[in-house]
Amino acid sequence: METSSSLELTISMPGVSSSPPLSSFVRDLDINQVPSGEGEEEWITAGMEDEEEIGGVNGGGGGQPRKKLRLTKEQSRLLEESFRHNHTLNPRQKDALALQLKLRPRQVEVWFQNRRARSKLRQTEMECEFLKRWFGSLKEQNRRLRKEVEELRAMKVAPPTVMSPHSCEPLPVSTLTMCPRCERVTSAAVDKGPTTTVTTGDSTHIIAATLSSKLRAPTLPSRQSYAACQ
DNA sequence: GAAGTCAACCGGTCAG
DNA sequence: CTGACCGGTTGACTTC
Repeated sequence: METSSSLELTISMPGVSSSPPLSSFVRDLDINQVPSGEGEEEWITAGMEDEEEIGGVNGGGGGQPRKKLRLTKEQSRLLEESFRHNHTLNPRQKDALALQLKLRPRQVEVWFQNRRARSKLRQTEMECEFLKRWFGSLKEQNRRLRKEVEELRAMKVAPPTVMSPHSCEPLPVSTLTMCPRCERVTSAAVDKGPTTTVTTGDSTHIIAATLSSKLRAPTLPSRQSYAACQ
C-alpha cells in the first residue's frame, strides 16, 4: 500500500452504515465495467467511454455483478509520482494524465481526491499520536512536580536539614533548589551565581535550575519526525 | 469470516 | 450556475 516516499494511510470508520441510495448503486455498476478483454489493462481501458454511453449499456441493473477496478502498479506509480509533484490537477493535467494512464479523467480525479484524503487522514493520525505522547510526558512531569511540592512542604514544616557548607548553619527553605543531575531538592547559595555546587549530607549537587524555572510551561517535543512526511 | 484496502459515489460548500 | 474539492460512505476485493 505504501509506495516510495509518499505516505498512505487508512482508517477503519466504525459506525453507521446506511443502505446506499439506488442511484449510487447503479452508478457504481456503470463505472465497473465488465472487461472486454482478458488482461487487467484491457479492463481498465474499457472504462474510457463516455459515462452516458456506459450508463446506457449497463444502467438497467440487469447485468451480472462485476469486479472492482484495480489500478495497475504502473498506473499507481505514475499517479503517485504526479501526486508528489502536485496534490491537485488542473483540467489539462488531468486529461493528459488520464490519456497517459488509459483512464478516464474522472478516474484520475477520484484517485487524487482519495489520495488527498488519505494524506490528510495520515497526518491527523500522526498528530493524534504526537499529542498522546505529549500528554503522557505532561502527566509524568506533573507527577514529579507534585512530588517536589510535597517535599518542599515537608521541609517547610520541619526545620531545614540542609546545612550551609560555609557557616555550618541550616539554610532557609527559600534558597532550596533542585539538582538537575539527581533531581533531588537541595540548597543554592544565592550569592554564588547560576551554577554552583552544594554539599548536602553524602553528596555534592550541581545547582543550576531553580524551582521557578522548572515550573515554566513545558516545551513540545520535536515534531520534525512527521513534519517531513506527506 | 472479520478486518483492511481502495475506487467510486453522494451531498455539501465555495470560488469564479 | 458550474466545476472543483471535501467529508462521509459504500461495496468489491484482498489479507489475515
